[in-house]
Amino acid sequence: MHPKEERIIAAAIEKFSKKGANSTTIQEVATAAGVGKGTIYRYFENKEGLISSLIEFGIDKVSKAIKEGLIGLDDPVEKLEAIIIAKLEFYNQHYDFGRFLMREIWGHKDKFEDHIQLIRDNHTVVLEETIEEGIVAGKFKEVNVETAAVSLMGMININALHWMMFNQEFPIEELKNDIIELFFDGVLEKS
Amino acid sequence: MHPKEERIIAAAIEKFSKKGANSTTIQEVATAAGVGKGTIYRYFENKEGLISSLIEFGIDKVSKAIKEGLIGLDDPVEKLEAIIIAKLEFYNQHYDFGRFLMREIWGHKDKFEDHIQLIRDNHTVVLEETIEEGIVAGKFKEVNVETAAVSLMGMININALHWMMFNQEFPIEELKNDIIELFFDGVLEKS
Amino acid sequence: MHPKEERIIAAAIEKFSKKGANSTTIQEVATAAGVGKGTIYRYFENKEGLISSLIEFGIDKVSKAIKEGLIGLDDPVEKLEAIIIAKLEFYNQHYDFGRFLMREIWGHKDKFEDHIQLIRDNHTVVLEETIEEGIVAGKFKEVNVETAAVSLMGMININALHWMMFNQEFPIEELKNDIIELFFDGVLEKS
Amino acid sequence: MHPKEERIIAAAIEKFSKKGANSTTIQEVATAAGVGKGTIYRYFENKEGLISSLIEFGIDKVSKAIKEGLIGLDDPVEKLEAIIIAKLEFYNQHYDFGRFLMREIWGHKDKFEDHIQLIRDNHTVVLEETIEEGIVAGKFKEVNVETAAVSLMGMININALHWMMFNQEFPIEELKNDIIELFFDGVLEKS
DNA sequence: TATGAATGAGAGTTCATTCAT
DNA sequence: TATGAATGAACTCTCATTCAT
Repeated sequence: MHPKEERIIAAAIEKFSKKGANSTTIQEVATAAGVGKGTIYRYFENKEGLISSLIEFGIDKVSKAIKEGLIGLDDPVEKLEAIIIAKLEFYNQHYDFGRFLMREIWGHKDKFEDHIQLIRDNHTVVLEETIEEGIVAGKFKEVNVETAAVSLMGMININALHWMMFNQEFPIEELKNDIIELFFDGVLEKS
Repeated sequence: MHPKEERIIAAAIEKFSKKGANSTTIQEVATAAGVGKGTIYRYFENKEGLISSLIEFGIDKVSKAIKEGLIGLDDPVEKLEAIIIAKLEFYNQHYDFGRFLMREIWGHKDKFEDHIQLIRDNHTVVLEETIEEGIVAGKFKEVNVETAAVSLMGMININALHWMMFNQEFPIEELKNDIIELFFDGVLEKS
Repeated sequence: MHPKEERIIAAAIEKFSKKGANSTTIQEVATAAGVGKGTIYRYFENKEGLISSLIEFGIDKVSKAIKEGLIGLDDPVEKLEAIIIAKLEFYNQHYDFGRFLMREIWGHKDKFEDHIQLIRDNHTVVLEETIEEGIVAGKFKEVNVETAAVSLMGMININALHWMMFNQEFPIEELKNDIIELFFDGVLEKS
Repeated sequence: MHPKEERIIAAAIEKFSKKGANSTTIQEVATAAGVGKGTIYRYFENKEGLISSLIEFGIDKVSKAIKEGLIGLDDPVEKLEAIIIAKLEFYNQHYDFGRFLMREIWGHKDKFEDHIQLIRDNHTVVLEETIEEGIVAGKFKEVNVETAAVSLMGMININALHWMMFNQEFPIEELKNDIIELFFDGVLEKS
């Protein structure tokens, strides 16, 4: 990636996340990136394209964090833990960007399907595979893998966002443990 | 609520949901509502205010559906089931509006906190109370109530959205059962 | 025609004729017309549409001048004289507008055919009919009517433009007589 | 002329004629010419200058065609015929370029006078001289030479353009004969 | 109370031109 | 000499908002 493209992406993340893509002008991004307005149009087709690129960039970033977290792990339980931590940490470190992603992913009618697919391919599938492994290994029940994966994703995402709204601190370790416990054991008291 | 206000709200939901609030002009809403452009400004301060009203309207709608579903129920387990069904049905019937809510809630910096608070007060709290009841009744484990409630909300929402993306059918009953099973029992195989 | 539309047309003729449509901004036209920029877009689809309207307006204006000049005339020779005078006078009074027309008619690919057709229907056909009448009356030779009409039009237009370039005065009467003589008698010395 | 300059001129004629100078970017011309954008600015001061050069190039081309057609001719009548044919053939072969010339000549305020003068010096004057010769030789009547020359030019140009608009075929020979007949003899039936 | 014509700030986008390489 | 990445002035067009009717 061209260094100027990188600077534009960084500046756009910074600005779009703070004020929303909609309320941010191309000029603001350009200024923040230290380039001319026209330069942005050399690297991105238009504003829409810039937004799309950011979304893809974000999805990719999370993907990579997840993959890194998984290195050297074999046990499905440990792997799920690693994924949860990776995602919580991402949201913890990139609160505004996370909010930007939440907002924009739902907003671009035509690219929408592409992005959802990208999330599926990059985020959901890892969870599905890991859960599948657990089932095969006899560690997990024979649950509906897809629903389980999506559910876990929902637990992680919404918890992360929720904590970021209502609390100053973001106790990753504790939150992870609670989610793990819930996802693994459920809420029912076993008699 | 004045009948004209109602027509404006209905028209705005219809239009904003289809194309996004941003890409919809006040004129379009006015035309769809069968009123003059100026009339909208009689009932709503400005476009932002209209969007806010829609969000509040949506949150309220879900709230009411939940409350209705809870009528006559006492058992925490049954109550959670009822909530899950109420929310799944809402998303099933109002796909576009759901997407609109997902998008716009994250987008309005100043009103943002208000809306999140509203969701908390109207949606999360019911879950928390119900889970709390279950714990008190000795049916649920002593989990972190807040995390459990938010997790369940995440499971429901993201599953609903996920199904709407990737599938034609939306098997509410089955999905509800899977979520219930997961939330109550977890994925771990009990030896 | 709405009075505001008229003011915009007048202002656009004024501005476009002076500087060329291309070098004139919509803002300039708006200011000259004493209306807001947006108002222009209420009456004309876009700048292109405004230019087209002006062209049509111009063609129509000449048409009307010709028709007025023909009132009460029967003799083909007199009618041709009247047409020549009407056109020369139009160019004499609207030099800049004439130049604008000359320029813009050739310039708008898609509307081009429409405008040429309009000129044909409004300007050329009158000449053709009159020449035809003269032939039928036995006053004119059996020339190719179309070529004769177009030729006369060329003589008038280019002479008018030529005089406007290189001379201060525009001796309509004399020019008309010269054109009439040429068109009626040709240049050859009859032995 | 440097070969690169020639390629730029050829490319510019090609592009400007098709889409209009205004709607053609320097980049398009550069690409079509197979040179870099900057190179154009080595040979032409700016876009305006390039357009001017093309106009001059076009006027010159017609001039040369006329001069070639006149080689070996002495009789004024034959000479006029040759000029008519040369111009008709030019328009026939370079329809788009002809349209470009018609359009751009009227459009550049400052250079405008220069170009008109150039046309006068290169095109009109030949006609004037030839007509003058004819008068001196007693073959033509003592018409106003300037008006006669300009008239003939108008007849040729507008007929050429007219035919190109409304007909597929362009019968040069026939058109030439009609114009010659008109210009020499006029339309009046001699008793 | 209801309207929609009028407005103009403001945004995205283009592209002629420059200049470091 | 030739290039094309970078620039930013300038343009068209949109649309939320106002206000006279």
